Amino acid sequence: MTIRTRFAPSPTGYLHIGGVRTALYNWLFARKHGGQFILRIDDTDRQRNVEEALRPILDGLRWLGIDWDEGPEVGGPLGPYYQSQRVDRYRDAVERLVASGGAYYDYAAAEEIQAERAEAERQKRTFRYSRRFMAETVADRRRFEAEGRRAVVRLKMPGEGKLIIDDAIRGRVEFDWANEQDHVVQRADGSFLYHLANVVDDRDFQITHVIRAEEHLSNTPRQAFIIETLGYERPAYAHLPFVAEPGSHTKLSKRKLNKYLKDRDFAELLERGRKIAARIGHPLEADAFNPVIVDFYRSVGFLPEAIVNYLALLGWALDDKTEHFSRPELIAAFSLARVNKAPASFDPRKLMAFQERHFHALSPERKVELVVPFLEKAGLVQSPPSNERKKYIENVTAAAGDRIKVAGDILDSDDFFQADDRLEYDEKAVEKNLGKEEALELLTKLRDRLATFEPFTPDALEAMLREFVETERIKIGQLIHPLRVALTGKSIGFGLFDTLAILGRERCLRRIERALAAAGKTS
RNA sequence: GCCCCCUUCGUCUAGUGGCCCAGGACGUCGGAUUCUCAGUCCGAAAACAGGGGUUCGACUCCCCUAGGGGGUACCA
Repeated sequence: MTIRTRFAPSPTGYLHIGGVRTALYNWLFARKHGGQFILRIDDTDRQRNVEEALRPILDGLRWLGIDWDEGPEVGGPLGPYYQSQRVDRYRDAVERLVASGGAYYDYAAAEEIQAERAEAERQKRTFRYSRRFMAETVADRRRFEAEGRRAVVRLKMPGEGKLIIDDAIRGRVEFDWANEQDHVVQRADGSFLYHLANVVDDRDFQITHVIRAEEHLSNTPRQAFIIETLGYERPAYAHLPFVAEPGSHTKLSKRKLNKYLKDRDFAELLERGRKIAARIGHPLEADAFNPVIVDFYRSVGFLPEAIVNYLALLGWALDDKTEHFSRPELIAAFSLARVNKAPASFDPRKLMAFQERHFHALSPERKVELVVPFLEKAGLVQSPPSNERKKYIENVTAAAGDRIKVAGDILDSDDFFQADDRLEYDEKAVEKNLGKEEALELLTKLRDRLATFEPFTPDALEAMLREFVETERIKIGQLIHPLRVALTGKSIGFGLFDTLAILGRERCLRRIERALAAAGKTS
């Protein structure tokens, strides 16, 4: 039998990091076993704007390389893949449920159920519906309806015995049927509830392995009951622990951004993103721009393979040492048996570490490709850049080296892309490094040397500068720092000899000239 | 309340009765390198929730307690 797994997002407009992990594990499991991964849309509640609300989710999954064999946009033989279009199937199932005695029409009003529940609570006993308004015959139905009552359809749970689930992650889990309620499967308005739809769809789509979040573990009995009553075969189950908040075991939620901001690492991550987003005109509204949402990472230049690698290890491990996985390695190594039972908390710092590792391993050409869109959006290079310009970008990127951790970090080196006469100077840096008369004198002397020095390469420039400071009887730092500020406007940046060489003689001279003039004016 | 699940360094984890006075990674702290920053290198601190069993021997098996999480909806 071919293995088939599924992920069933609701069209909320966001792809949650926890959801991604669930999708990823489903995907990995299917790929590992040469099976299929199906995407089904859980839109029972929303009729409007489904496409729009789905867009970020589909885009996010594709960006991460989690592709689906059947589902929206790709179709498939077992469609439709939207629950809102499958109500006939649900109606059918409910009819069969009732016909087989596994479910009944119930005419109790919501308040009447509520009252029974309250009474049970008062008596400190487990609530079970009395079935007082259960209609067993057509005559019953007519009578209740004559009273103006409307029916829901409830499951007629066994009430005794045990259900045993053999969960791929948790092992054997037992439930007492006596603890299970007569859950509603069809509302008074005729619409269907999730558990019913879920079971029917899993069956229709021939899902063999249900891999989902642990919040569904307690719901499994009622689904198992429907499955059994309908005569379906029960799929294998694997209940994944939550992705939890940083430093806690509570489920990660996109709504608690303010709380997470108290976590230093989380705040730093968001800050890094905001800095980049502001430069490229990406909307910053808190809702979508949030490290709990995948879109955040895409928009600031994270690598999908880094996110996937990190998420794969968040709750799963191959052994005691392997951390870095390419996608094929991940597929080969993955197994449900090695998924952890306990919730794993999301660690922004560690995510960053994976990102750095993957990014640094990239070829120079690839880095340029990734970095260019950010320069374009920030208006620092023309779109598309010329080949010559690309070469220049590559030089800057190479010199920046490990300082670029996500593609958007290229904007920290904006000084290399600004026109010489438009370069902005950091006030403090100028004050500190270009405030003294000696510094200006040194720069003046150096400018004259630079004007004719050949060749203008990092090594040659370094030799020249070292010799220069020796004759001036100063430490190299005394020259380098003022020079850096003059050239880049900043006190931090990458290797100074690289900086000189990348900018080239003309631009260096112009920038030094301009800095001297500016410093002279202010002092 | 009832039911279910979970519990190894701050975090992610390895560990399936002796290889563990518990290993790796991120982070932290020290030190080295250096023109700033980033990095790199070296080193250190840091955990089996608690209590009972079982066993010659428990991180590993059983029970209890505590803590955390989930479910208990005409939500998904």
